[in-house]
Parts: sequence; structure tokens; C-alpha cells
Amino acid sequence: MPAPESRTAKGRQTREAIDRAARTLFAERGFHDTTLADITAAADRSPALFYRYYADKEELLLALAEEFLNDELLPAGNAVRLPDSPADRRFFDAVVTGYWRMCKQHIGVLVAVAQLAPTRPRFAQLQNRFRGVGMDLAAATVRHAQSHGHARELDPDQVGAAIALLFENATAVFLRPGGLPLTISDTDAIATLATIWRRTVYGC
Amino acid sequence: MPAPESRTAKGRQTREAIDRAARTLFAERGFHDTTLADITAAADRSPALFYRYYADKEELLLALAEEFLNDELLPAGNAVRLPDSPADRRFFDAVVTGYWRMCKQHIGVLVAVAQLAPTRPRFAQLQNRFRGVGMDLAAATVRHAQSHGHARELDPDQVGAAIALLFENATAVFLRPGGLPLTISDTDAIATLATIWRRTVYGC
Amino acid sequence: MPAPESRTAKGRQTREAIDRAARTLFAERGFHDTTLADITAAADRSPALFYRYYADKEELLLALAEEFLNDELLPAGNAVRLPDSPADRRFFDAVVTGYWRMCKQHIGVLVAVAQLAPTRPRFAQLQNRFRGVGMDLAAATVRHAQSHGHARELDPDQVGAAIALLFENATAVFLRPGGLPLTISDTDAIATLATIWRRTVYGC
Amino acid sequence: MPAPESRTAKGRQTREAIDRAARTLFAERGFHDTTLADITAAADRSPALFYRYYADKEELLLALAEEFLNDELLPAGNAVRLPDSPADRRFFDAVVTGYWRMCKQHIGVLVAVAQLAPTRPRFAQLQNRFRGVGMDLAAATVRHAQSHGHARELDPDQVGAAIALLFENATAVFLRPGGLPLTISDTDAIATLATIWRRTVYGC
DNA sequence: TATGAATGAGGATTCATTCAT
DNA sequence: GATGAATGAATCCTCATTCAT
Repeated sequence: MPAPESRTAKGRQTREAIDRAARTLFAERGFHDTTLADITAAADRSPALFYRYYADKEELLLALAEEFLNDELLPAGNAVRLPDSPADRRFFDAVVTGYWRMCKQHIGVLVAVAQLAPTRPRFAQLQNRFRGVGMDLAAATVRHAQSHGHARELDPDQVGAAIALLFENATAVFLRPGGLPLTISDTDAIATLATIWRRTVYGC
Repeated sequence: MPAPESRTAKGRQTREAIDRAARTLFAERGFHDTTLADITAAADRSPALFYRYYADKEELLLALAEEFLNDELLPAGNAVRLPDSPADRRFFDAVVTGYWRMCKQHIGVLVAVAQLAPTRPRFAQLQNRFRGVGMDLAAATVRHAQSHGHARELDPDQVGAAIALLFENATAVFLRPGGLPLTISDTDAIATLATIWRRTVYGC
Repeated sequence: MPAPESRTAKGRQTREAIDRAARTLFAERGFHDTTLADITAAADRSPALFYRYYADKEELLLALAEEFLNDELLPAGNAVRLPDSPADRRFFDAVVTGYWRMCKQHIGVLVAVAQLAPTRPRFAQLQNRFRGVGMDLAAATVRHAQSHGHARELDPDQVGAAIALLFENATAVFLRPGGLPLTISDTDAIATLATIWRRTVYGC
Repeated sequence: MPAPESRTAKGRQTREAIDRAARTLFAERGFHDTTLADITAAADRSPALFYRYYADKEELLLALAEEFLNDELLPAGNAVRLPDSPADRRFFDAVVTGYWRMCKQHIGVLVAVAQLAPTRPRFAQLQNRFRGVGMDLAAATVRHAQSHGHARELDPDQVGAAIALLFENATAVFLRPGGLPLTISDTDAIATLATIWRRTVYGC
């Protein structure tokens, strides 16, 4: 039923209005507390219209998430180089900053996916693809460091996974209002994450 | 309406049956996909009986979480000592192992709280109290290390928060089936977390 | 199941505690918003105990109403004399005062009966027996006046009914807090009712 | 959620079907014994549809009552003139007849409001607005009579209130089947009420 | 494409009432 | 006589989803 590529301009506008409304509402209320009626109302459209574009609410989230993953996260992940040396603080800062910015734009989608993942295998897999980007990158930095004589004792994959999970949760928590008692600026949060990553890999 | 401490033995049994059922189901299906009917059925009781013990599903979760926090997590947190030296790997392993074990018992509650926190302030606060335990401890290890000349550049509170978020997400993910593509044994997971913590604090 | 005359003293106490609680609660919240649990809790007894004394909530109300009717209203109604003359203001004042006082004690029962009467024939009949007392008396004053040359044009029964309905509603309204925008003292209310009755019958 | 004025004709029909069903059922069974399912079934609609038009059963009653009050009772009340003289029986008959007819159309609403008023402040206030119409009018006739030398001893407001309460109860009782043991035709009831009112004011 | 109206299925919740002790 | 525990049968209400236009 959903047209693969919505033909008319009007149709595209509607779809985008729905997407935008969903992203905002997911960020504010999470997945379960956002009803389809909320979304279509926020998009100034009729409830029935939703079904011209998506089969159901999960399909919508899936589409938003895939879009984020394929259009932003994966390309960004592939473009990353590895650090030149233990002293290359620029590398860690730059990567974390980029990651942070992207997540900030799509925090609603990330939160919604995280709410569904424990229950729906489909979303668990999706979430793992998100994680994979970070895991692979972090693991690569470990291997890279090891090839230069550092961090001998570390298991690259396990450490990579842990680093990715740290980042995932940190964005989810810091990027939402009221997430923590402690208020931390974006800059500080980024610096802290970069530091932990770096010290884990290089020990300094 | 729910008697503060159910008087009779029968009542206590029922309450525990409900609690047990809820813990299991929350772990399996999360909060939103567990209905009250599911819980009472799993506890082999009538749906109406639920309301003798809890006002609603959120109240139940709150009680389970408070119990975990007050009876296990906080006492354990208070009992922890600080590491003797950078070489005191025992310290980190022991603490992480203890934390891991406790979370494993209550993973359903942790998952459910995490699902509600983005939406319900009450649960966001509760979650922060959980986090607080880890944050304080991790921050203390940073300060302790600094007082011995290590980790000068770190902000103890921010690093403490990050470490706590790492642990929170790692337990949530590793302790559930299908959480990650990568399968990691409990021992390995514990070792990895302890290592990241230690290297962040002491750089080795 | 309910013992006709509760044997033991303890039993009588319990029954009276329940009756008292019901009267109070009916007055405060009406019949439908008073649950059996409310009543037994207010009586400091267990819910199950209720059924030793009454078959259900309606039976309880019925008993309270019958008691009021048979023990107070009917005897009082029978004891009334007729007015000596058009100038006998004492008569009307005294009768209305007595009626007012009795109703004040049992306003909860009256309100509850009034709430059920539109629906349950049993209570409609009961309500009519209450009304009958006033109707008969008022009709008698009309006939009495006519036998002395007054109020020729009036139909005694119809006027009696109307006067009774006036009194019924006036007590129901004035004897409950917030009943009317206008606040009227008991004395004034009584005087006004007596006056309307008298002027209707004697025209002065 | 309920559109202010349902746009389409179909919507208006449905709303009216629900209103009609509610008026009938309230008249037959009162408020508490009429379920939403009863109403929607009588309106030949699905239960869920109710919530497109009203938030709940009380909101529905409120709307019906406001409509009656604002569209019929208040305009009629404002249009009334005062009696020319003590002999102006036409006045009293006409006013009472009009009132009687209006109430007859909406007896269900009146009964339902009366059932809720003892408990819900909102409905108590509403009921007082209904009463206000009669109270003001009756009080005005007293004042008018006093300005021509009659009824010196009466307090206009208190007598007005009492007359209004008489009418309120008389309609509630006579306009429902089985209300009284005594069967009285509409004409007789109207005549009796008019007479009591007139005699109270003018003494003849 | 778009919409207001309509619905079915399901979950939370309440309460009178009964049971076992 | 008394009680805490337990239950079945409603009822309200929500929401994703479909229909008719």
C-alpha cells in the first residue's frame, strides 16, 4: 500500500510532515506514549492518511531508523580514519563530536528503537546494526593500537562492544532533558567520552 | 488499599507470587508488553487480586525497584572499599562481579525501569538513584587515584557518570538473550568492564 | 442468613456500627458513591461481616428506611392534631418543626431512597409511604379548612400531594451542604414552609 | 477531542442519535443504571464511537442539560411577564403550563442531574441554575404583589426558593410513571401548582 | 490524495460477593 | 462472630485500523 517512492510533491510533503512529527514526538514521549493520532495531528493530517505511507507505527520507526543508519551513520562510520599515535587526541575528539551531533538530530528514533529492542527481534537487530558501527570502529582502534605495541591484554571485539555501549547510553541519557542529576555540557560530555576511549586504548 | 505488610502467610505468598511473575515477565517481554492479566495468570491468581497489593502496574514496578535498590544495591555500594594501588586488579574484578550478579537477578526490573524512565519523571528519578550508586563509586576511585598522583586530567564526576552509564547499558544488553550479535560469557564481560574502568582511572 | 434479632450484644453493636456508618456515608456521598467496603471500613469491620446482617446494600437501605418510617415518622404523623382556626399559626410551625427535625437526623436515608426510587420499584413504593404521611396530613388540613368554609376550590388530595412534595424536596435540598445558592437558616426555612402551607389552606 | 460542532451531516446525525438515546434511557433507568454500552446500542452505534463526541457519561449529561437550560428554559424564563392582578389566574396557569411542557420533554435529563447533584459539585451548580430560573420568577411575583400591598409578611427570596423546589419535585414525580400512588392528569397537576403559587402570593 | 466517521479488540479497574480459617 | 484473601462479572476507555466519500 505505501507507494515506494511517493509520486506527487504533495505526497512527499505529507510523508515528511509525518516523519518530522514522529521524530519530535518519539523524542518527547518515547514510542509507546506516542499514538498514531498524536503523530497525524502534529502533522496536521488525518489519521487515515498515515496508512498511505506506512503499514503501522513500527514500520514508520523502522523507516526512520534505516534512513538514519544508511544515510548518515554508515557513511560517516566508513569515512573514519584511525589515530596516528597515542598523542592523537584530535582523532578521538573529532569522531566523538561527529557521533554526538548525529545522534542529537535523531535522538527520538534512538530512544524509540531502544524501547522496542528488548521485545521485538526486528528492532533488536536494527539496534545491533547501529551498535556495529561503533563496535567496529572502536575494535579497530584497539587492533591498531595493539599493532603498535599498546593494549596487549585487551580483546578488541569485547572492548569495542563495551565502548559502543557506553556511547549509546551516554547519548541516550545526556541528550534528553532530565536524563541525569548531573548537568553536563555537550562539550564536556564529548571530552569525557573521548578520554575514556583513549585511555582504554592507549592508557594515557 | 494495599495493606502495608500483608498480615497473613497466605497474603505474603500471593504477593511474592505476583512479584516473582512480574520480574520474570518484565525480563522476557518488557513493561509495556506485559499485561496485568499476564502477571496474575503467571502467578496463578485472579486479575482482581492484583489490586489488593498494588494500585497499578507502575506501582508494582516501583516497589520491586525500590526493594532492589534499598535492600541490595545501596548496602552493597556502601560496603565497597577503594583500591589499594594501580595494581589492585582484585578490587575492580570483585566490584564488577558483585554488581553483575545483582543485576542478573533483577534484569527485568532494570529493563522495565529503563523503558519507563524516558517518559515518567518518577522512574527517571528512580533510575538516577540506581545510577548514583555506580557514579559515586566510580567518581570515588577517580578521586582516590588523583590523590595518589594519577589521572590528573579527569573530572571525577563526569567520568564517574560515564562509567556508570557504561555498566548500566552493558548489563542491560549482555544479560538479555539476543542482546548482542557478539556472545560474551559473564566472565569475559566482567573482565572487560573492569579493565576499561581500571585503565580509565590508572591508565594501565 | 441475617439473624432476625441479632442475639449477642457484640452482634448488636456491630449492626449498629454498620447502620451508623451507612447513614453518615449516604448523607455525604449518596447511595451509588458509597461502596460496601466504605461502609464496613467506616464501621471498623471486615467487608465479609456485612453479609451476616444484610443481604446486600439495598437491603440495608431498606432496613434503615423502614426503621425511620415505622419508629419515627408514622407515630409522629398519627399524633398530629388539626389546627384550631386560620389564626392557629402554632399548629403549622410545630408540625413543620417536628418534621424538619426528624428528617435532619435521617437525611442520608432520604437522599439514598430518592436516588433509587426512579429506578427500583421497591424504593419508589417506600418513598410513597414516606410521602403518604405528609400527604394525608396536608390533605386533612385542607378538608378541615373546607369544613369551616375555607378553600372551597381546592382538591384536598392533590394539594396534599403537592405540599408533601414541597416538603420532601425542601428538606432534601436545605439539609445538605451546598444544596442551594441561597443560605437559609433552619428557622427561616421552617417558617417559610409553614407559611406556604397555611396560606394555601387558609389564604392568610 | 470531540469536534466542537461535528462537521459533516453524518456526524451530526450520530451525535443526535446518541443524545436521543441518552435522554430516553436516562428517563427510563436514571443515570447510574444506564451504561455507555446501553446508550450506544440504543443509538445503533459502536461503543467506541461515543468518545468522538463526549469525554464520558457525565460530559454527555452536562451537554444535554446545558442545552436544555440555555436553549429553552432561560429564554422562556426571560420572556415571562408579571401578573396584572390577584385575579389574573391566566398568568399562573400559563407559566406553569409552559414549564410543565418543557420539563416533560427533558425529564430524563432532570432526573439524571438530580441523581448526580448530591455528589458532584458540578451538577449541584447546574441544578441550581435550573432552580434559579424558577426562584427568580417566583420571587418576582412576590415582590410585585408586595408592591401592590399584598403578602407583606413574605420573604420573596425564601418563598421563591420554596416554590421553585415545589415545582422541581412535582415535575420529577408526576412526569415519571409510577411516581405517585395518586394518579393526576397533567391538567390537574398544573392547576394545583398554579393554585398553590397564587394563593401563597395573593392569598386567594 | 485526503478526510471524518466508524469499529473491534483488548486492557485496566472496580465492586459486590464468597471462601477458608 | 469475625476476618483477610480471593474471585467473576461487569464497565469504562483507548487505540490501531478501516470505511465511505
